[in-house]
Amino acid sequence: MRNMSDIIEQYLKQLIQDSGGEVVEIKRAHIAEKFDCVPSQLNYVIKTRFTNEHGYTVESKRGGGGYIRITKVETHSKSEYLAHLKKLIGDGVSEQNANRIIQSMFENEVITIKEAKIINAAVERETLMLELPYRDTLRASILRRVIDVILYSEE
Amino acid sequence: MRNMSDIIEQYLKQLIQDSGGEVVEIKRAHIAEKFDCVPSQLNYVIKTRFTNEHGYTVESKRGGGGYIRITKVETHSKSEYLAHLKKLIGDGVSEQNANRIIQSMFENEVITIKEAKIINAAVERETLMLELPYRDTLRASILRRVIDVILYSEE
DNA sequence: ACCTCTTTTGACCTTCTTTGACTATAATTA
DNA sequence: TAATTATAGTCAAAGAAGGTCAAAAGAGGT
Repeated sequence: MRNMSDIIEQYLKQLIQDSGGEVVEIKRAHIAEKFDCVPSQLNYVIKTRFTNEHGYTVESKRGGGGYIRITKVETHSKSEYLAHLKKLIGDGVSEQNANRIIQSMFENEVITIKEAKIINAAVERETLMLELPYRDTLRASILRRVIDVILYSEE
Repeated sequence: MRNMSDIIEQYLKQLIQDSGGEVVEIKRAHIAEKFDCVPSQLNYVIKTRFTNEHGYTVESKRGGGGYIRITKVETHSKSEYLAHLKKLIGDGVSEQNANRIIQSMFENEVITIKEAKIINAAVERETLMLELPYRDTLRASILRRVIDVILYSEE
């Protein structure tokens, strides 16, 4: 791991695993102290690595006894999970969010690494050769169709 | 060895060998300093000597903790077959021909049935939502990129 | 010499990370 | 209830990589 954000990301994911794989609750300042960084770095890590697209939900509370709770989205039911992703995609999706979604599907073992690479290639900026906002619309269209196929080829 | 680029090329290949023959991860600025050249020379070396066609895959990340990772990929007889398909595709391809090509890859065991379905979904007429001839152009672009990753993602 | 191809350089660009000042909210205490 | 304390959130600037592109320089061939 090369930078603080990556290290903290791994640490949090480990915490989630250690506590049954579903949820973890932290104190922002405590983690910041442990890794000797400013507290707001935790916000950065969460915003870039624990988004909905990544398959996480984050809740928090300020003030005394405050906390940040990261919950891993349930993927027990593949169909619900994939429907959820389709909703996130909607009518347009950035390359960044598309990457997150594809990565999430891989991590949740809905697709293989090779499938992930194929899908990624199909929705890359350079591949789509279109100007915004059409590019994001097209990317969304492709992703939604691909997710449908993944869904129906599971049974 | 006559020039810097050749020297750096050899050096990187040596690094790959030394680390088990598969992959090497470098810091661009570090190598540039070691060989007393500008950082962008590394990009030149990589672009001219570590391309897909040469059998390498290159990934990189910017920002703090950035890196360039060069991975050696074994390419077998598949490469000619896939290059042939890419040629067939050219700058534009109909849905029908795309289907044939995808089918062919499946029959030749270059892709699985699920991968075939995914690729099909990505290049369907309804997915691409574009008028001819742009649709065929886009389909070709997607297919060519996908074939590239299929070719260079074999471990 | 002249032309072409390759290499070398550097100015400028894009992306990702780190940091900190300022803000918002909840709990506790006076 | 008001003030204080304890948390977390936001945002923008600074910092840290790597990427691009085109001009200049070098090497070979005719």
